[in-house]
Amino acid sequence: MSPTPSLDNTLIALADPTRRAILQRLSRGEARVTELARPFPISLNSVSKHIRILERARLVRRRRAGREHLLSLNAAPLDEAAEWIETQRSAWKARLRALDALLSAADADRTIPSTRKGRTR
Amino acid sequence: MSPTPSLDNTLIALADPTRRAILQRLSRGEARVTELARPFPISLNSVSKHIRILERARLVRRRRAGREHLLSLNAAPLDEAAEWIETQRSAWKARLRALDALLSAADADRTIPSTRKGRTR
DNA sequence: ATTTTATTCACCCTTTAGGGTTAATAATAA
DNA sequence: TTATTATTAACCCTAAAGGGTGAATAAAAT
Repeated sequence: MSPTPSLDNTLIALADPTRRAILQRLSRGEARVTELARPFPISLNSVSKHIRILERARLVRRRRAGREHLLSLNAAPLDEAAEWIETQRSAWKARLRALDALLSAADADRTIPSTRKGRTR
Repeated sequence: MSPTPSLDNTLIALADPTRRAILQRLSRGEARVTELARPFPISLNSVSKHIRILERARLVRRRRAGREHLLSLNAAPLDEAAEWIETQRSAWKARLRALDALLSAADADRTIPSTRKGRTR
């Protein structure tokens, strides 16, 4: 029902340190589930569930080779997330610049009122 | 227990469409809780809870003026999130370039084996 | 054919998210 | 003082996340 389910799923997937670590590992190359699980103190099963959440977000793809499931990255959803964040960042910065300008103008008004042309009221 | 609780909280906060909409609204200027709640079909109470999650992530700051609670943005956590994502993006892209190079080399090997100096096996 | 290995499935448990309603608090307005 | 307004607090409910265990499946090795 969300207007942006894919962005939702991407950000949800990124919002967990175990899953971010899995992604970092995969950026160094394809890996099997067991390999991905090894560094973590949690069960293989839990890691398998984390992977499912990454797959739901399409950040991770699965390729079966015999009994091994080889996981790899897919960057597209990350690009979408980056785009949303960058859009916001520039909007926020613009807002802060505008505030700054207002404050400077008010300050100038108080210190050197003669610089203003119109009526001072 | 997470190694990066603040990044966790930031991404969790961003992973909901209502909260992202609230942030977008705030990028156009400070607002009260009721104003923020107006566009949404959910109760004021639910919006209040969303705001708490945004505050936990320090994406939103609260200033009380009488009975009104004025909310504004704080960009720092968003910068942190952007940084993590950008680091990953470049790592992923580097990985893809490396794969590409490998594939091209293998391809060249097959089509014009004479270009390779060493033993061909 | 049997065993070992890789992975998921089907459960259980606890915490949190996201929604709701009704009460409490705090400040302004009448 | 008494309403009215702005907001949170204290609950309830349901679904999902994140953890676990033990069984099932599927492929490989013996």
